[in-house]
Amino acid sequence: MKKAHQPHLLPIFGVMNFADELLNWYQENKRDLPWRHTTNAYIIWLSEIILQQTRVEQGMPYFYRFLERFPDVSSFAAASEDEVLKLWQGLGYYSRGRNMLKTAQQVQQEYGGVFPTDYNTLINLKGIGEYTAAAISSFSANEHRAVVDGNVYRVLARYFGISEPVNTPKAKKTFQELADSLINKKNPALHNQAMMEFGALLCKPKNPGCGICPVRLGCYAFKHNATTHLPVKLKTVKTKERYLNYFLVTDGKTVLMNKRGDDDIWANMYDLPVLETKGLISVEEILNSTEVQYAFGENVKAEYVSPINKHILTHQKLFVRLIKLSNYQVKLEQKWFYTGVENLSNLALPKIIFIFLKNIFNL
DNA sequence: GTCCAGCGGT
DNA sequence: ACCGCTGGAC
Repeated sequence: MKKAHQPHLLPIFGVMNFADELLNWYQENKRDLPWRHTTNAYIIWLSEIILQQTRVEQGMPYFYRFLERFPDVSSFAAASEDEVLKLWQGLGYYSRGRNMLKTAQQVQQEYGGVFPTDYNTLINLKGIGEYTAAAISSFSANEHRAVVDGNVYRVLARYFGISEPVNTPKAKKTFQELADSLINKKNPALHNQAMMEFGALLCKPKNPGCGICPVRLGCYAFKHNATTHLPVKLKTVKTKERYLNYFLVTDGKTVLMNKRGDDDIWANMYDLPVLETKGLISVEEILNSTEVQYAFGENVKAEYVSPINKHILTHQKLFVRLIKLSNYQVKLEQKWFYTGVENLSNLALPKIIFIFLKNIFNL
């Protein structure tokens, strides 16, 4: 899709440099994304937080949902955490949603509802780190701050042949400095978009499009056939295994729910009463445990037991099972409450809990 | 099934 | 240095 009015980037003589080539490539190949049509810092912030650790296709519906519900900072600042988490349900990394609310409230109170556009102010807001501050300040105010996200790491590591592991503090500095040295000061917004879009669409992690790459002749990885080895990443930390046994207490009209604390995964979201065990133990042992006997009475029975579901988090592998109870006498704990089945769709539920409840109640 | 991509907070 | 989610690719 050619643009009608393309800037003249191609010098008449000589060769374009790396950054100019990518800029040229971007004009020809960029996706038409809704947040690329605005310099409104609030809308750009919304899109950037949603897109952190998230693919465009997955984030897109959330972007529209949030923008419709919260057309400006003020409306966002007035929301409840429950509502924000509910809107965020299914996106993962829920602290992003909780931090957004804090930031919206801070912007409303301290900046009169005007979303900041300068890096130094942005970097102090909750949920905005170096990448996002650079993105918002360049896209909304054309500050020349180079964005360094996963795409940029990959593009730079390959093109310049940097074999230093990218996930170290030292590398972070190296790549930021290199990215800053490349930035187009006349058009930092376009430059940043180009770097990331190039990484996302052409210089992909697997099967990069080297055959049609505009900068392959200058690319270290292409020259040395090393795209599969760059960038280098240090091995990730091992994950721990957890065994969660969830209890379904329902009469078909109401369900016994649990509100989670803020010191564990899925902070402040809703799930079901749960018994965590050290390993995989039998349902009989679970029902005979002191905790279950105390909470649900001595005659409690398992009416149905689901298969064990594996659910993978960043640093945890969860083995999750749902046990539908009968013959129970509930001793209500502090974080427990009954809710109507029709209200389940108002509660922010972790994916695995949502799947359980969806299958049972046809949500 | 397993692997992997993708930033910020503490 | 360690922690947090999900979906798509293979």
